[in-house]
Amino acid sequence: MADCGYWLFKSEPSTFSFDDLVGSPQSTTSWDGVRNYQARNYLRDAVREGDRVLFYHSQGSPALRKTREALSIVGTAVVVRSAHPDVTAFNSASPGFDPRSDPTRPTWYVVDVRAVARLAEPLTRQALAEVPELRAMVLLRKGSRLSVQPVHASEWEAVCRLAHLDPETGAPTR
DNA sequence: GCCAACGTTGGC
DNA sequence: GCCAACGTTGGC
Repeated sequence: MADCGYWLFKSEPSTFSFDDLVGSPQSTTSWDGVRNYQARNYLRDAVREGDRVLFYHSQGSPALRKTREALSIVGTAVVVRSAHPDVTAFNSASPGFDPRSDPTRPTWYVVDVRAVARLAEPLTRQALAEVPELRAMVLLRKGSRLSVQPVHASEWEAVCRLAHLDPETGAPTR
């Protein structure tokens, strides 16, 4: 097993979808806009280059109801750069602008992630909830709003098994 | 430091 | 659309 950490990153597909990640230069983006301190702490202090990421599509707005991939893990990614300041917090034109974040002492951080693979079929929240090994997943906790969540190695392995992914890389095995 | 009010998230 | 859960704000 690879010596790395595992995470789940949550995003509303209307804001930033797995397709958006795949379509980014080098299939890579800075995971910006996190404005929650617990999620920030994970990004800044715990997420490391080489860590594996499950990409989850949440459903904030009713317009997404019918979206096939809403409420599902839709892909995997890998962290290619550890924490550095979230510059969108310094930009008054950005929706993530936070006047209290001082460039000399930033409040908010990003990590860079690169898409690894799209799942052959989205793994729905409903399907995940039926798997005994995933009972303790942060994602499935009632009221959990964390957009950056730690994933246990055993949970990562269970998801890889369900989605026919190589647990070493998160890429498809077939 | 307490806590009520408020805003947001996100599943249903 | 509804609303429970959660985080933040601000008066005291």
